[in-house]
Amino acid sequence: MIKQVRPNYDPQKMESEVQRNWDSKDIYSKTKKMRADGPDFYFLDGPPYTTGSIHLGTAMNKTLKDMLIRYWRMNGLNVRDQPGFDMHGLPIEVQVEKEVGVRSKQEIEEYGIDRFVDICKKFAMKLHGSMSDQFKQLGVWMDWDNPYLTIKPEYIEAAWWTIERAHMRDLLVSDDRVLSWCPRCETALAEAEIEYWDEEDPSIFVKFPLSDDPSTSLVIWTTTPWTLPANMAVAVHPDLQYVRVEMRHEGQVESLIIAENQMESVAELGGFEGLEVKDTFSGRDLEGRYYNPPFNIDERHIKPTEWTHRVVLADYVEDANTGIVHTAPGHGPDDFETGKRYGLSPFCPVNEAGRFTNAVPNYEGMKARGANQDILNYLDERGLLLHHHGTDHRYGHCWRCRSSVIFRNTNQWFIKIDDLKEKMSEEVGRVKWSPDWAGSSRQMNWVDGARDWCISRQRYWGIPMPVWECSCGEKKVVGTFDQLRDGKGYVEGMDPHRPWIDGITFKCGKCSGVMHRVRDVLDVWFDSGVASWACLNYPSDKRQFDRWFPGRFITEAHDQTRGWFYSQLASGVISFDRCPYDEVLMHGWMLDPKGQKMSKSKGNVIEPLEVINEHGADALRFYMLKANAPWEDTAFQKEGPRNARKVLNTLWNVVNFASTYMSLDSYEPYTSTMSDMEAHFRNEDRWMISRTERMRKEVSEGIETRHIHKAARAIEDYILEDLSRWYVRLIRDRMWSEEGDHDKLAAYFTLHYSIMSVTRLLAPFCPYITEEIYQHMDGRLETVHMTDWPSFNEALMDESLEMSMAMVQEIVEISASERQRRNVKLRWPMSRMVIKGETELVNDSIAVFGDVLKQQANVKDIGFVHPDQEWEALILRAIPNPHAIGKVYRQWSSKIAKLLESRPAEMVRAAVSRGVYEIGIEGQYLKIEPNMVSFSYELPESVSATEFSSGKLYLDFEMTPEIEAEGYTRELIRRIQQMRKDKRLDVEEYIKTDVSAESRLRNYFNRWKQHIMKETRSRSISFTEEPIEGGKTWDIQGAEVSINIKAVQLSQVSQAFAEMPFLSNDDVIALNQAGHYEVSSLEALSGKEILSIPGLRIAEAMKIVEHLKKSEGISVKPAEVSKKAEPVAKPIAELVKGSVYMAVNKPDRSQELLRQAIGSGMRPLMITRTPPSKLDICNELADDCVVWLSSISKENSFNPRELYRLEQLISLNLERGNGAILVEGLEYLITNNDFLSVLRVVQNLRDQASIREGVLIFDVNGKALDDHELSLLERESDIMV
RNA sequence: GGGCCCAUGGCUUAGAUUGGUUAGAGCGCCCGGCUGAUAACCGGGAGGUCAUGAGUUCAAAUCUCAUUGGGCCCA
Repeated sequence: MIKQVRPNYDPQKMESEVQRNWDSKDIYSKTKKMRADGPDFYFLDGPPYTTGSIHLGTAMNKTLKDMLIRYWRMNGLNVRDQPGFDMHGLPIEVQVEKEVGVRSKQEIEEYGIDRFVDICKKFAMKLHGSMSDQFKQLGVWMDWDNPYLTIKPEYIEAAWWTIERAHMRDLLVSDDRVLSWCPRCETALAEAEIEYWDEEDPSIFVKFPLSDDPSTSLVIWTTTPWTLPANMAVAVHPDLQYVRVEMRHEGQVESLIIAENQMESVAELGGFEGLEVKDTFSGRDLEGRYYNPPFNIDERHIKPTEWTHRVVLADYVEDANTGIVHTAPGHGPDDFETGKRYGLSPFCPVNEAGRFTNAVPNYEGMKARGANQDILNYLDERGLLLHHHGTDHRYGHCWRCRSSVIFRNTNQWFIKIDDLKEKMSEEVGRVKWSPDWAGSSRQMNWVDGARDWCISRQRYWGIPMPVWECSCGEKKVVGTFDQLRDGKGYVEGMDPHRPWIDGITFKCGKCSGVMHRVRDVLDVWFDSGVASWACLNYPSDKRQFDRWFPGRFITEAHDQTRGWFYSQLASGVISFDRCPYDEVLMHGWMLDPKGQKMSKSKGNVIEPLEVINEHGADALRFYMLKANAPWEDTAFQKEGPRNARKVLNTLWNVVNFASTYMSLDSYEPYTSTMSDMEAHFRNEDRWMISRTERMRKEVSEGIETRHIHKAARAIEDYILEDLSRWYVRLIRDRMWSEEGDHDKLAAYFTLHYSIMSVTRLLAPFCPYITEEIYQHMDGRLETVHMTDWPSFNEALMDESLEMSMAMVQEIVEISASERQRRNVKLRWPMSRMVIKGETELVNDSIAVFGDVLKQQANVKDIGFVHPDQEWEALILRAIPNPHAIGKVYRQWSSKIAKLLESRPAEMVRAAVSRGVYEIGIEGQYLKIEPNMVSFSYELPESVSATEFSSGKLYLDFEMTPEIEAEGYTRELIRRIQQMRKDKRLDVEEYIKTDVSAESRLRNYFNRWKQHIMKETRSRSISFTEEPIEGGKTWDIQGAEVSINIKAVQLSQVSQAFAEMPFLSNDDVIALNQAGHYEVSSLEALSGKEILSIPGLRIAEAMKIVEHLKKSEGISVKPAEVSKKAEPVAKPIAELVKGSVYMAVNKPDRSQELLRQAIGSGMRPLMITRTPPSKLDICNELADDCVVWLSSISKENSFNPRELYRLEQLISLNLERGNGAILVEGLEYLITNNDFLSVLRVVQNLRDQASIREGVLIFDVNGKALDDHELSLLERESDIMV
């Protein structure tokens, strides 16, 4: 059953109601259960870091996922939709540190690791709960009651198992490396945990004097003065050219070694005036030179090796700055590598907290970077600082605490990547990536450049490294909890986190010593990397794993190239030699409106919940999905959700419209099928279905190719353009019709089909509004999300129909714009429109929707012109060329000119072009040469000529009393409607209407009285001249009209039919519904028509008929019968061919003439305004020889207003030769057009008749014409009858 | 510095595979219309060096190269 939706789209209220309904009826679980037997589909959720609140990025991410999951479900798949949360790691530790008021690792340990970790755990659980709630509000249907959490024991076990796998494959190593280090968090950081932004550092040029020639210095460049105490060497590029150059400054001479192509810039920076190159050498030549380092090393801490404080070679050295690079192997990854090659110590005099140790007594206890200035001063004092300035450069920061990171040499655990690379690349190639380049270039490049993965962190809240070490060097890697049972201190069911796990020890298998766990925890990227099997509880639960693994689909943002896409890939290859996912959709980021990254510090964060509260989750979701291709970043615009909401609002309005009428009629949508309705469809219904089908196809294809935005845009266009702006507009009148005919049902069926199609297609995008619509318009299943995805049927698509409609739409638009130009409102009918398509096909296609065009353009009549012809109303004018004529026929030239102008130009042109046109003057035939006359088309003033894409278009805005009447009537109706609305009258309510207007308008209104009453539901209406008390006065096109309306009760209504007291209220309602509000309107009906008024009882109908007969007898006067007979004219002896006969009020005579012509073998054509059935002569003629002038559209009838077509018809007849044409009712043509036009037609036809030797008989009612008009007509005739 | 991506009116964007009408929309602005879907809706107008420069071609927003700017990732 169809239920009416509430009139206004109120997303906040509606969404929370829908949500409540889902919850209370457990709709989500039921929907999943319904698809439980479908093919399994393993979707894997990338776990967001548990921050407690979602941001637009996570909202986008989950929306995309939810949309696809719903789509797959509708396609019958049993989708695994477990959400995940990434809950370990520094961010939570940092927050907890703040909460409990500790600031360093030492303080944490004093506070108690157990207490600290407990709080971390509670914190994470709380945050995860509130995030789930927010996702639910966003409309995301995932298994919120059963998420995978990286802190759960089974999950941790899966991570351990993977570490064990790495160990078994000899991929797990511990090693000294120089790594990024957060001095505040006192832990190593992976690349993925570092954020970069610009920071200012000193850019310094320092002299390192050569040991064997202290007057000459190597000039090194660095931005990290604090690493100079750890200097072990300087590096030069082996192939770069270096020079020893003497520079002068205030009388002093400096001898420096620098890269050749840098000497000018260094000289400038150092403020030197002259420079003189003394030596040139390659970098290779410099290798091994000793220099005096700025700081001497205390040998208690580190012993010099062979290459300490010498020049070394490295090919990463660039010819920038000085071309000589200070090298501190303990403070830089590159330096470390170089140091390794030369056997240099990775000396690192900076401790875990980032402070200098006592190895550098001058600065002991100072923060590393904090010592920069002191070091500069120190260098300056010793005359070693050649130059320094500040420079901005990208500097790394801890992803959570934002401290500047430093490089330190430490011992860490790694997974060796080199051995895995080949397989990883192969797997990247196997996975399906959207867009393609996300895999083929981006991910591939990342894997190519990947280094060993440092998985250890020196923190507390994380998955403990499952590695136990003995002082003898023996290692034990634990892969399952089971293996813990062998350890000392194991308690069944214990929390595997720190510090409890640290209490477990093993006996060393080698030396029987005690093995302690390595105190490190795992990199959180390792946590999420194992998600695809950890969430299946592998290895403890193998059945689930066998059923689901590997993942079919993941989608995350592009930053995950180095993150989750990679960590999963690496873990997967370690564990299973394969990538654990088959398809990736890489999506973009939500940026701020200016395209900048949103960040709290910039203050440009837009909260998704605020957007949801303002416009609803559906609007936010729809905007995010349609705004851009998924893989592109979206600069979030505030207007975005607002516009999306407008689209949804439009859909809502359509549904409101549909549901209002359908529920009123108790329409049952599924009682008939498409094929049942086929016979009743109008072309516009077929068009709508074709559009619908095409949209279904586009949406499916969009989603399948992951062009989600295209799918969303196809839906949007369909809702706005096809459904709301066009189809609903076309069917309004059909919906309004009160009888339940097939035509209305066809519109209902089509509208319902369209709404349900778009609702189901939109369901994955906007789960709330579509649910609400579904429940009101269908509701056969418990939720729209249980319905099947709409397939598409190519057979229902009709491209030519769509093209036809497109042309009609275009023409409607053009006519609207032409109306605007001419200032003619849509309410005022256009008298006619003529279309000249560039091909016949165009005309035919448009004709398919002739009625639509008529209605939508509000045009009375539509005509078509063959592409090769011109519209007859375009008056072809012959323009005589007096000069040319005068040359040949001097004395007649003005006469010829006049004749040329007056004759049918079409004919003149045809004849002249054939070279056979002659004019008879004073007994002579004068030949007209082509140069004597030219031709041009002229438009009647009321006509606008325009073009549309496939042809020409003429719009005739001629104003006639009929059109004026209709226009004013519609203006009046509109104002009455407005007043109804202002008075908040119910749609069903009846009114009594009084209108005061000038007499011209009253006349017009009277003509349309019934219509006005019906449209406005007026029980009675009066038109007066007197001003109306309490009425509202309107200005209608400059005329003052005042209107008063009053709601009336039904009892008052029946007063209109008081003279028929036998009618019950129901009878009156039936009469009203049939459009009869007073007795007079019934008088026009036949008895049969009255009997067939729906809802009127038969007995009462008969009584009405009786009643009307009686009153007719009284009121209608018998018609006056004219006894005056026309004098019978004498027969004309002989018909003169090529003549025009004119008869005034002598129909019998004219008909006699026609008979005579027939008798002499001529081809007759009879044009009459009398119904042919009432004329004897017509019975004697073949059907196609009779034309009935009438505005009633019947076969063989001819609208008297179509004068030019009539002329053409007659011309054609004459052209065929031997034609005899009788035209009756010339006066009728004159009243319907105007005298001069008719006169011109008569003149033109006369010429034709004379040329073709035809006979033309005109019969005119002289009383209808002025004397002078009559005499003008007589002048055009050859013979008066 | 390297890899990938992006650049079209004030803003957001269509124009993808396959170069081919007058570069099409929406928002905003101005003007008008409509009014029983109505806190809606429709039409018109102004507004474009298609980032810049070169090349290929009969033809380039589209293909190529370079440059500039932006995003992501890395060094």
